Amino acid sequence: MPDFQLSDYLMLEDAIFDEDTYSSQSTASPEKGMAAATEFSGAISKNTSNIKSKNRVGKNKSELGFRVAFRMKSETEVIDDGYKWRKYGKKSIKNSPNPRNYYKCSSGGCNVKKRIERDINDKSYVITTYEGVHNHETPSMLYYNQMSLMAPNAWALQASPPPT
DNA sequence: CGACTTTGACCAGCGC
DNA sequence: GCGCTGGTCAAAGTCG
Repeated sequence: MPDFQLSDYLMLEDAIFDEDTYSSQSTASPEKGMAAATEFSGAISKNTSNIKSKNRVGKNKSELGFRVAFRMKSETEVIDDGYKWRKYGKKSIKNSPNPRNYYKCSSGGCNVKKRIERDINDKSYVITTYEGVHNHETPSMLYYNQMSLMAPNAWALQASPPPT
């Protein structure tokens, strides 16, 4: 279980990455990794309806639906958010000493992508950008649902509920 | 043996 | 038109 905190998340209508934008929109900071994963998975699906996005500035290619970026404190770039991701690329970015990694959801028929890169200013933070909407449940959510039915008390002890 | 990662090449968009 | 840059592809390698 990676040790990370969900620090900020923002919805992107354009490909604008501005520090003021994401530092001014702060949300809850769940303490447990699994809780954080559940939290932002929910945030994605809750916000899909009112977001229209452009894939690139000046290019209206929106078949993926929308884009959302998270900035979270994490030791590792690889964040287990409950989905299975397949890495398909890595690129050194200008103005950043850190390479950017490209992942696709490896579930069949689901072409959600995510980009992961370290924060330029604070290397203890990782910026994760999701593109698209999953057309399936996260495997861990299915597992969670099953476990909740079988042993709700056991899970209540391990996963703290998201703060309201 | 299948699924996944790595990594260089390729391609398209954008600015000059 | 050309070069730069970001994003994707695909072959080869690795791992369980």
